[in-house]
Amino acid sequence: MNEARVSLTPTQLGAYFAFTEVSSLLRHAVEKQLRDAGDLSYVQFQLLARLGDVPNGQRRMTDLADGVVYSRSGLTYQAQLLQQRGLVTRSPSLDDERSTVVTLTAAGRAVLATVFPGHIHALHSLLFAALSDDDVDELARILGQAADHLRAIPPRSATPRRRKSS
Amino acid sequence: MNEARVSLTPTQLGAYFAFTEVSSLLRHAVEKQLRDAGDLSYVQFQLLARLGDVPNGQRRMTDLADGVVYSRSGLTYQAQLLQQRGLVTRSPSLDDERSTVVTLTAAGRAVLATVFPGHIHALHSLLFAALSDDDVDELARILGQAADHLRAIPPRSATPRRRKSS
DNA sequence: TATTGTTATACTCTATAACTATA
DNA sequence: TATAGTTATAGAGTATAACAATA
Repeated sequence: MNEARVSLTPTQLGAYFAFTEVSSLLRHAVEKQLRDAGDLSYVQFQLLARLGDVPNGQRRMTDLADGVVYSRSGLTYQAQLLQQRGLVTRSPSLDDERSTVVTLTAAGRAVLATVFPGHIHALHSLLFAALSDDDVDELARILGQAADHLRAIPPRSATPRRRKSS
Repeated sequence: MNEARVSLTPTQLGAYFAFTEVSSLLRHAVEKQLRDAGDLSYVQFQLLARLGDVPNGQRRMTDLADGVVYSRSGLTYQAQLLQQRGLVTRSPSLDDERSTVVTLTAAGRAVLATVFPGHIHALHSLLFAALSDDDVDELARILGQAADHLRAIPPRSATPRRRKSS
């Protein structure tokens, strides 16, 4: 807890700058691909992908909002858009009538299937083409650690209680 | 040029997911810090930091737009906001009267100085706390490669010529 | 009372296209 | 004609707060 830590080592700085640069460029490229191939925003793709990831294609709104870092109203907005396009349906949960269950439709799966190959290809050509297999291993390991760490820290996008003192 | 590449190895997938997760969580945290500490958006911080990075604190609009991945009109908008707050000034270039030179003001430097410590601290506690020195070395090396690769590919945010065939 | 989700609203950001001015 | 930048505009996305319904 040394609070004199007000600087970064050159290597840390380098890692940070490289990270932000890769993040930004990759994000832009991927967003363009998703938009072109399936008329999906990145968030919408994430939501569909998350639904496609589970066998029955169903998740509760809150679980979706937790996965994507997102406000609940923002999720409602995006879910509406996806529903209007027929890519998901929404229905009240049987277990808990407060909850809304979002379900991936066949059309939603179709869009995912349309978009995936290009998505994968973009990742190959933009990111993995530059990295050896060992590099990918290392990257997965290191960023996995970082992700675990980050995930453990922050209060999620849940209902904010009363703020402390601020 | 093997076009049968429509899948990723599990490790690649893992690296990708970890990357997006770290990117998203880190970005949110950093944005909140910048907003709280200096009422700056991430883009605004990037612009100020870029100006602070060069001795005279001056850059041309186009150079700024190139650095941040950005449309020129978007940059004009942000530059206006920064100018209204007195953090930068804009004046025509002497060399080339078409160009606008953006200059970091003393107030701009002050805001940077206010924001930096918290920014550094956030990076420490959110990212580097989870990584060994060796990990950071590796991360810098690998992402550096990736950044070089990405930087070499895409046409920047310049005036889009006529597209080729695509 | 706490939780889930929606609605209303206001605001920020971003891009496109048209435009001006200089090289 | 090409480049640098601004303006007008329109649209997407996001968050906050108020609200309704269920646990």
